[in-house]
Amino acid sequence: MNIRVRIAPSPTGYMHIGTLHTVLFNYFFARQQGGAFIIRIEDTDQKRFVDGALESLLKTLTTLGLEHDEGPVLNADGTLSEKGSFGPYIQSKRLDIYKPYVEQLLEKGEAYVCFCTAERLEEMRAAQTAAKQTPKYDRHCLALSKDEVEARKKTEPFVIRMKVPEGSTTFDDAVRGPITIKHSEVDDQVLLKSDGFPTYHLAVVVDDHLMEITHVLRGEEWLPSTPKQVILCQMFGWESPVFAHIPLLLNADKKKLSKRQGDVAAEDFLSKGYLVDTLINFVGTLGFNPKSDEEIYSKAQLIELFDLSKVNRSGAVMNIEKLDWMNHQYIAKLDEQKLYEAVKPFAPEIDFTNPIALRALQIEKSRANRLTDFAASLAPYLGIPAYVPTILVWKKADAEDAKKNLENIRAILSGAGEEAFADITLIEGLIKEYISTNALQNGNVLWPLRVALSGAEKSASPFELLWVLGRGESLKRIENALNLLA
RNA sequence: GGCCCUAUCGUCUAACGGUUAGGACAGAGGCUUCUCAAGCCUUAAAUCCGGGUUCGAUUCCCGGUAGGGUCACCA
Repeated sequence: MNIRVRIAPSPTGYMHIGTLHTVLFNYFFARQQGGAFIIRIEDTDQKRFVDGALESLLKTLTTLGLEHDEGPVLNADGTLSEKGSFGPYIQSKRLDIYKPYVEQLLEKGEAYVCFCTAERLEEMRAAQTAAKQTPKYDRHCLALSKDEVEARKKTEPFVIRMKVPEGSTTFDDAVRGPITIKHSEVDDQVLLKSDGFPTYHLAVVVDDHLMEITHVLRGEEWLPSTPKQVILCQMFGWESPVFAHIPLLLNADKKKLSKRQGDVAAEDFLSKGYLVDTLINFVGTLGFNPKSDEEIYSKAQLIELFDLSKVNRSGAVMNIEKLDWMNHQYIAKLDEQKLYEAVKPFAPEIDFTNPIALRALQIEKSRANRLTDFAASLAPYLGIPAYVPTILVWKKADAEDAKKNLENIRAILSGAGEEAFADITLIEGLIKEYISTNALQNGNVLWPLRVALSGAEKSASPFELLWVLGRGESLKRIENALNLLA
């Protein structure tokens, strides 16, 4: 069987991290099975439509490196087109496709016209709720005669509802096993709205059939409405796709992740300085675990290891500390060029034409959790911060000692060539030699030297600083420290 | 409230019905060390409760409890 999966984001203008979670599972599954990964836009609610949202979604997908096989495409010149032979992939452009299917159900008596106003429905639900019943359409319009329906259709707005039959529906969820729901629990869902647009439930069933979708991987919130779609499939005589309801992403309070509780867009995480690889690794292993003790997985590994039977059933809270830790792992693995490219947009103030900045990047990456950390950690390399001279003094020594050692080191470094600074082990050898010859403790020399070079009590090692700053800048900073001590 | 789903350290998770219930993040302590990171080592921390099936339940079944989801002309 040719596996075909689709994701169906609604155009809200950004990619919710929960959407990314679902996208990832679909993507992994499709790629592993050698199937098609399809993007279909579910924009049947005109009220929800946000201008430019589709472009933004496609851009994010590209940034994340999650290429799709079919669906809308954003061209280099900013225009939109499509690829794939099952289009159009935007539901608002498929309105005419849905109509005949609704007619078909109407003819078979499996759907009916309903003229109930919003007010009446509201009153009905209020009464049902007051009577402690589950709100459900009371089939008020089912009894209408054919003639009356035809007459009123000419003047009144109407919707088409599905007539849910007696009985119950069981479907076999690929992660949760068989699930049965009695039809007495299923509402007579509106299929066609009064504005002529289909509802999600109709559109998704028709499109999944026409686009030959074989597997539907989606969030758990869809579980209760799945019978509606299965029933529709049965009415049309179609086979249901395989459903796999994946666990929800939760807030720290275990509630479904919501916009109110901080940034929840994938784009937000990117702009906070998390790497794409981190995001894919982290979000892709929430509710899914390849069953090993490893924590770090590349996209390629996740594609290889993905297994629906290993998807968890309970919701997962995002642990931001772990995200930071993971991002740190990925940053530390970045080579010189990749690190530079990644950091650059996050540190616009830093002059990377200065080789000191490039070298500092290498040293500071072991301290960074996010790309945004570099703007601050690199700054002291490019301009010595002001500091009070007292911090030049090691806790086990005095100012006199600091001054003497700095003077001696200055002399040694002045005698060393540029090439000594270009090699950390070489420059370290020079300093260490001075320490041992004079029977000093490391702190007597390294502390004041390090503070002189960094201007801070906490920093990288003096050897790393010398390597980063180079001969000229290093000597300048030592000179500056000696002036402060004088 | 009805229905549905779920339940292992604080969090993410592992454990063909037989393990001292494992790993990771965060925490604590230590090593290293001129400081801060990084790294390494050690440590504390969990099977929701009650029944049943079984020689033996984290695991299978039932009940309870708790949490979540969902009950629109939104997806």
